[in-house]
Amino acid sequence: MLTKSERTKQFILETAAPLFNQRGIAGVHIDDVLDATKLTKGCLYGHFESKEDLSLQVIDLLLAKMSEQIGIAISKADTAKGKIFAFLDLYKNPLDTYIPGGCPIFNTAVESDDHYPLVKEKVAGVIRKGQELAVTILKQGIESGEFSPDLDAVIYAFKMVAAVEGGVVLCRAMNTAKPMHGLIKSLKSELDSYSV
Amino acid sequence: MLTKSERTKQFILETAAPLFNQRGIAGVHIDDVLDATKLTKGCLYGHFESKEDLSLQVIDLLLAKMSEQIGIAISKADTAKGKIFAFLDLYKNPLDTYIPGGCPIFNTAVESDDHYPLVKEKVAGVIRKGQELAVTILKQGIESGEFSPDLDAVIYAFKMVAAVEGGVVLCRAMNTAKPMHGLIKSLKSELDSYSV
DNA sequence: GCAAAAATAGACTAAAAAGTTTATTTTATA
DNA sequence: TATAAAATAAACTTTTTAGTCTATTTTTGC
Repeated sequence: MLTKSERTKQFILETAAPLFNQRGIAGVHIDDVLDATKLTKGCLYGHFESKEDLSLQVIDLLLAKMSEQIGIAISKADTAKGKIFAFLDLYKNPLDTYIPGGCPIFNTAVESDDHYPLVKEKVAGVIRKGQELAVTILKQGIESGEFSPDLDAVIYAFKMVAAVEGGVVLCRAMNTAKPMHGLIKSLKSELDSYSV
Repeated sequence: MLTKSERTKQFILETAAPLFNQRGIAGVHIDDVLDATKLTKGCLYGHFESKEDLSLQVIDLLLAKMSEQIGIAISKADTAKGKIFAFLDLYKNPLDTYIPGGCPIFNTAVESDDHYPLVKEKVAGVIRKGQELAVTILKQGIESGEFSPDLDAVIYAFKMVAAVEGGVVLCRAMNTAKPMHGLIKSLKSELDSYSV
């Protein structure tokens, strides 16, 4: 069992996570975290050295949670097509995301791009790993005869991730989930066109 | 001709624009703008009421510039397919964007999403207009016989914009433009498959 | 039930960022 | 070229945010 201290630290990270996902590192203030957790400054600074320390650990949590959610979803399917479709279905509700505020990987990528090299490296790693995983799944699908060898795994993997991630942002800006449904259908039927 | 005052104000906006595109509203400080412009506080506050005032006008400029650039690119082509291809080609260099820091429309959409309702409305308008324009071009292409009526203009328009915008962020995070080239090729050949 | 650990209250300090002011100098343009 | 407008310099106030400290209370886990 976790100690009280460990539980509190975890609680702070979990509570701060949606704040950081919604407002970004520069947009979250320590007082926001205190308001959300109903804890005191003394307590928070007992668990984290500084705002930067907190921010980095929150980002780690956000990236880990998102990766985990993707991992769980695709592990439930046992065909390549099933796994890809399960991934795409994760993006069905862009206005009501797993962690409020959209996709943490993408939000972090945008904010860290020019100004937080440390965070940028973290998120680049997660994106690269995701791409590799998608390519592996697609290539296994070709190998096993699920898909035609005409399918370019690298290109489709990138297209699919770019499209759903971009789609989430556009939908959230316009405040409608509808375009996402057409997009997911289109990406699925594109993959289906390579089914043998 | 513009007055000196108008020219200075414009100069501030133009100089601040890439800063805001790279770091976001919360990430830019007045001193950053002063450093970049080499102007003094007294001068800057002679042209803008507050940081918020400056931020809103910078965002307006960023959105206008991007819209203008898209408009110019597609106006140079005279077929529907030419216009769409010209649009896609704008995204060829995700690491070296028209305004440094990636696509201002998208960056603004991500930052404003949960925290700047005023800005969110502005950017939502720009995105909606962009979608409508793309759909109009595609439908005219169908009308004129360039594309098959099987092409779903609404879905393709959204897919294409979502994909290139998402692609820019992914490429910038991973520090490589290569996936973008495959993506653009794929989106073009997808549209080509509807050419009659 | 007790000692150690954790959290509170709240008043601090420190630092960073925003914004103001004024006298002076520079520059634009009628 | 005179003068009105614009920009500077630099010190200043204000506000916001980060971070510290300490005595006290609460909670935990043995």
